[in-house]
Amino acid sequence: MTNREIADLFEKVADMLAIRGDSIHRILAYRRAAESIRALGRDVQVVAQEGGLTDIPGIGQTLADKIEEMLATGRLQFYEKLSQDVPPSLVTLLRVEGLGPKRVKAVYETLNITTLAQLTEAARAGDLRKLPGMGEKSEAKLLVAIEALARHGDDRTPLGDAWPIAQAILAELAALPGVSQVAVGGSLRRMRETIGDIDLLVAAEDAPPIMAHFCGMERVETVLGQGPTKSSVVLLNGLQVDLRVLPAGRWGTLLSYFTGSKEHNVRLRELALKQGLSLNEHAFRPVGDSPAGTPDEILCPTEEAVYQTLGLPYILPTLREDRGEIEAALAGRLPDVVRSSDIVADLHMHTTWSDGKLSVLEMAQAAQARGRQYIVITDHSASLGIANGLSVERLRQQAAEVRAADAALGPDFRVFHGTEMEIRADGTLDYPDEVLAELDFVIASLHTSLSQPRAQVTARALAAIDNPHVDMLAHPTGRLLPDRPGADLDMDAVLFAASRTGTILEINAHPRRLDLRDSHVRRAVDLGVWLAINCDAHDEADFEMLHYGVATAQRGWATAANVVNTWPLARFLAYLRRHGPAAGSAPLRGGLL
DNA sequence: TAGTAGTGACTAACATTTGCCCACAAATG
Repeated sequence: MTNREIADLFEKVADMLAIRGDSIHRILAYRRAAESIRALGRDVQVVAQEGGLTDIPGIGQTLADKIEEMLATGRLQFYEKLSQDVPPSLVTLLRVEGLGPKRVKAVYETLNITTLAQLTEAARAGDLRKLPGMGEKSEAKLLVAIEALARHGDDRTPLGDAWPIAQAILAELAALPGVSQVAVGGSLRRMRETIGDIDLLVAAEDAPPIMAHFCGMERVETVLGQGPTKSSVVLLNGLQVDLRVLPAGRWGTLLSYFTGSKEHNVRLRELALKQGLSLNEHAFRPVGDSPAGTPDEILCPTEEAVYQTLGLPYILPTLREDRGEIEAALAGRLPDVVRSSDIVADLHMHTTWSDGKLSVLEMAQAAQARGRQYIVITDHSASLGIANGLSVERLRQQAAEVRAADAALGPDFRVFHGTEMEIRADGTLDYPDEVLAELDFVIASLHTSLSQPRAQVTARALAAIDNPHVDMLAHPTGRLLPDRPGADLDMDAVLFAASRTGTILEINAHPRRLDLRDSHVRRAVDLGVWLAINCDAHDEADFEMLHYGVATAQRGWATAANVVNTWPLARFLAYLRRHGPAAGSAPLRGGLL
């Protein structure tokens, strides 16, 4: 079983335990384990073979045994036994807005409902209103929620889809009278690769008019709730948007609370309690008996003030996942993660020679206009026919055009000639070594036959990494958010190989890719693998996607020192010289410079 | 259930808002 399957099953068990009414700690243990495995960045199977399962945070002997069982048999007896108590189909009922574990338990035990269809039927028949704590209104609301679920599902939305929508709504709210600040919060501010809903924050003294405007926006389909500080709506496209409004003096605590993650917030509030303070979105407040003269609340107009009050350095939103950032902050070892302003080059882009929209010169000018100092033109290779990949002959013709563009733009901006070369289905590369030797920079990519078995597709990636001409592996897994999972690569093997050869692994900034993903970046950083954050631009506007890639790098705790396209030109050239065809005798570079 | 202290027991995740029914469940980070 894969990491994902194991995490999903633990999550399902947690839901079933919640419905059964088990101890909250037992439920949390399963949820924590699921989250831990999702964030692992390594193959659980490999970790199990090394005997390191209990080293994973939140995994003790009991859960380690269960993981071993799943890996060995593909099944989990505990789950099967639990299924006799709690039909697994009940878990799907939890997806209905307004149905939690208690109500699911109630409809199961009193009406023997186990499926969404039965629930709908019961609601239409007016059976639900008879349950304690339910009435006609709840029943009607559930029917609407079931319909909404059928229409839009509850899938997560790719970051790149949600971001522009959030910005548009924010701009609308920012223009309202009395609004002093606006911001996105939640997983969107933390730049997770997919988001569940959009969280927006507004600072204003008088909230009701803002709430009224928000709930009345043209793009709103349903208003889920509207209160004096908090409102929730569903947009016509099915996205849920939550808004919180508080006075500007409380902006820091509000921003901190609404940015999350929930787990990070809990940790902050625990720290506050240890100092005798309770922390909520409004302020810090002393708990219990406090000495005379203590103010009854401490306001934080900025997030920096929140962390300062807790005795912590500021923690960037992209790090707030309770994946060790609190401990690192307490120990003064928070990584100084890479920023967009550190990026001086882009090593991966396309032109009209293959499937890009602009000429070599136009792309170079677009990159220069955005502050890049050097770039590599990397069009597709021959076998990617659908993208008009370049034959050897056309590749050589292109070299002249690249040199001309390089000359035209003067000594302060450099244009290099490269390729994004196919790794063919049989593991061979699309250009022979003597052609690769003519290029300044060589990218290898998997675009086809991504569904090959793990061993086979991993062997292809490793073959590319081991070729001394190959400088970088682009978007390593080839995944496309939200649906195409990408190749089932043995990432540990890929990362070790890249570390050994000094081959760069790309963090592709396109919001459909974000590949390497954050958890693999974290592992790459641990192993000293070189990274590059590239836009894979096919057009001028694509250079604006950089911040998605930078955020992904941050989420993996990468610093500028890990990312080669933060390097000044001279260092990049030195890297190319040592990684060129004569690199067989060069010293190992991964993490050593 | 995990983690810790110590080999069986004990503790452990915060703090709010909203809506609907009439005290609580659900949802939010």
